[in-house]
Order: sequence, then C-alpha cells, then structure tokens
Amino acid sequence: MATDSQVLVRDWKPWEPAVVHMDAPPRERVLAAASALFYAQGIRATGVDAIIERASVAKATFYRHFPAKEQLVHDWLAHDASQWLLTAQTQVADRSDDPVERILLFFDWLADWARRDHYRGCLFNNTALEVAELADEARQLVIGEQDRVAAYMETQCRAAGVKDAKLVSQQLRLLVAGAFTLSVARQSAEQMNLAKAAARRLLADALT
Amino acid sequence: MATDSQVLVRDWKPWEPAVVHMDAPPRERVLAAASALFYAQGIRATGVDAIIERASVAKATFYRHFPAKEQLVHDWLAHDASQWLLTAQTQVADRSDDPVERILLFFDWLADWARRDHYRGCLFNNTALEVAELADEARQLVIGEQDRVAAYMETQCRAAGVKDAKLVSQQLRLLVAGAFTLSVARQSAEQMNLAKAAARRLLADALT
DNA sequence: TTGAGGGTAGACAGATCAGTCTTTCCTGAG
DNA sequence: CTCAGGAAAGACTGATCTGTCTACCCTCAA
Repeated sequence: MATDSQVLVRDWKPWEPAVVHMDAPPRERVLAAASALFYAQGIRATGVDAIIERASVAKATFYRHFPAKEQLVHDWLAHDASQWLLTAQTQVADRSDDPVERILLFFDWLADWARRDHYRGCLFNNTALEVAELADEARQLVIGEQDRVAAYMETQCRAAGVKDAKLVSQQLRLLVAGAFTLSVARQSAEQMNLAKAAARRLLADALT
Repeated sequence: MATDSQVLVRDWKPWEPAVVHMDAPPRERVLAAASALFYAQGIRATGVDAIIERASVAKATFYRHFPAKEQLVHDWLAHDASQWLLTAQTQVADRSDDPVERILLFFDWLADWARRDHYRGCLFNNTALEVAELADEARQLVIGEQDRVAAYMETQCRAAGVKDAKLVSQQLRLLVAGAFTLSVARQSAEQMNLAKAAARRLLADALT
C-alpha cells in the first residue's frame, strides 16, 4: 500500500481534478467530487447537491458519512493535505539531486501548474481566505500545510549547507505563497519565475 | 476637496471599518456598509439584505444605484482601490525620507495591521481568490491594485539607486502578497517581519 | 428465510438569497 | 401650491441552500 500510494503520488497532478471512480466506496466518491468542486469554484459556491450529483451518491448517504458540510470541508483538507506537495517533491527529486537546484525546480513545477487553465492557486490558503469563520481545526490544517512547505524548504536548505536554514526557508515559503496568490488573478506563470529569481538571490546570499 | 481627502487618507486605517455616516447620501452609505461586510465576511457570505440593513437603506434604493450585486462588488473595488495603500504610503513617508527605510517601514505598517483582531489580509486578492467566476473588469481592478504596490516599490527602489528596480520591486511585491496570505490563517504579524527581513536582503543585494 | 444495514431516489421543510414591486413619505424645483 | 422624483418600508417571487425524512432496493450474515 505504501508503494501503491507512491505510484499514485508520482502521477497525480493538481491540474487534473481527481477522477471519480464509480466503483469506489461512496465516501471516497464524495471526497473526490468535493475536491474538484471546492477547488474549482470555492466552498460557499459549491452546494451539497452539486457534490452528490457528481459523486453519484444519494443525499442520505452523504449525510451518513458527513454530518454536515463543514465536516466534509475538514475531511477534504485532511484528505488532500500535501497531495500536491508530495507530487511536487517527488517529481523534483526525480530531476535533480542538488538541494539548491531542487528548490529552483520547485518553482518551475509551480510555474507548470500556474500555466494550466482554471488555475486557482493553493486550495489551503484559498479556504482560509474565503471562509472567515473557518473552524479552528480546519485552520490548523491550513497552517500545517503552510508549515510543510517551509519544512521541505528547510530540508533542502540544510542539505545545501545554508546558514540560518530556518529563516531562509520561511522566506522561501513567503515567495511561494505570494506567487500562488498573485498568479490567480493574473493567470500566468510570470510570478512563479519572479519568485524563482528571488529565491536564487536569497539562497546565493545565504550560501556565501 | 483634494486637501480634505488627503486628511482622510492620512487618518484612515484598514482595521477601522469605514463608519457609515447616516447623513451621507445612500449610495455612499451602501458602499461603506459593503466595504465593511465584504472584507470581514467575504462576498458570497454577505447578503444584500445585510448590506442594506447596515446602510439603513431601502432595497429599492439599493437597486436604483446598483443594478446587481455584481455591480456593487465592482464599484467597491474601484472605490476602495488603494485606500489602504495611500494611507500606508502617507504614514510611511511621514516617518522617513530614506527610500530603503520607507520600504522596511512599509512592512512594519503591514505588521501593525496584521496584529489587529479580525485581520483578513488584502481585500483585492481575497476577492480574486474567493470568486472564481469574477468578471473581467473586476479582475483588472485586482491586477491594477497589485501593480500599484509594485509601482510604489519601484519608485522607492529607483530613488535608492537600486539596479534592476523593476525586477526587485516585483519581488518585493511577492513578499507583500505572501505575507498577506500567510498571515490570515496564522493571525499574527510574524510573516510580516519575515518578509521585512527578506526585503532587506534583496535590497542590500541590489545596492552593491 | 429473515432481518439489519447501507445504498438509491427523491420529496420535503425551513432558511436565505437576489431581485421586483407597491405604497407611502418627503423634499425641492417650477 | 404642485408635482416629479428620490427614498423608506416591506411584501413578494422564485431560486437555491442545508439538512431531514420516507420508501424502496440489495446484500450478506445468522
């Protein structure tokens, strides 16, 4: 199962909305449908009716697995957590062993994503920005995702021998988040390349 | 009138939701009410009924001035455009004449903002991230606002003698956007200070 | 065979939403 | 004074939303 999920992670891309396999159990069909709709339209804009229709699930079944829509949002965040990040890490690691180069390739990977149609940025940050009254547990999942990005950067920084790896990795995360945000309205990969250039400067600085 | 608006700008702070003056004309009351509610709750979460109640305006009056809610969103973005940015620029300019120091003070100003209760980040980016089907004109207003931040940074960079002022200012904007985004879920000013440190590094680099 | 449990299909309730319309009031121009 | 028009108050429509409930089907285990 560990290897299976590895294979899946290697192939999964965030711009290909999760396919809803009709033979999968209802709960997973709901999560897959919600994942696609929440990301594409936002949470408030996605009705339960649309989810159950896409999942081919009866309403009673939906509410048997998720006592309320809020629970689905929570489980979705927990379920999709780091899917994109694991994919990015895996694909970047396939292309280079050098930690600095991996960080730069990470921004290239984001640029590939941002170039796609219907690019909508980071689903975690979007959720925190959209839902003002987000439950504390869900907010912690968002923060956890942000921290996972920083942790990845920190791992690479340490491998590269960066001094102040903690500080630099948090600054790299700022660039990632900023590029995520700006790219949505602009619908281009330009900001990812700018972030990459800024990351290169910060890394060069921290390596001398 | 120019001086009046100057005075207003100097005093206005984004964490103090626009007061709805009951003697103001209905259209302005609606815009002030919408400004507070849209920012605090998001656009989809704010109903027309809530807006007209806060604005003390009749429903027919609302629809006389705004043929649809979408028009109100557009006029709100156009109306509030750069209010916070003008305020920040003015208050930063009051504290220092040095362009580099102004950029750093700009991040301090953002940190003051982020420390407030109910901090919700940048209303322009939030709108673009929340409303997936945002009208093109409104999307242009968001992009225009993003560009105004970069333009401010570029002005300061040029005054400081930064080489590649255009590039550096866009990277500074990335830090601003990233700090805006990350700060919402985390509800702290930490990211603003990290962005400030990163900005200091990028500027030091570009000045040697 | 029987019965429990999970599934489907869809009606239904109650709330809320955007937007229309009617009625009444008030003010300011002629 | 008159009357046109902006505004207030609120009923109303039709759509949509979350969540409940009923009725029926199927499967699997006792």
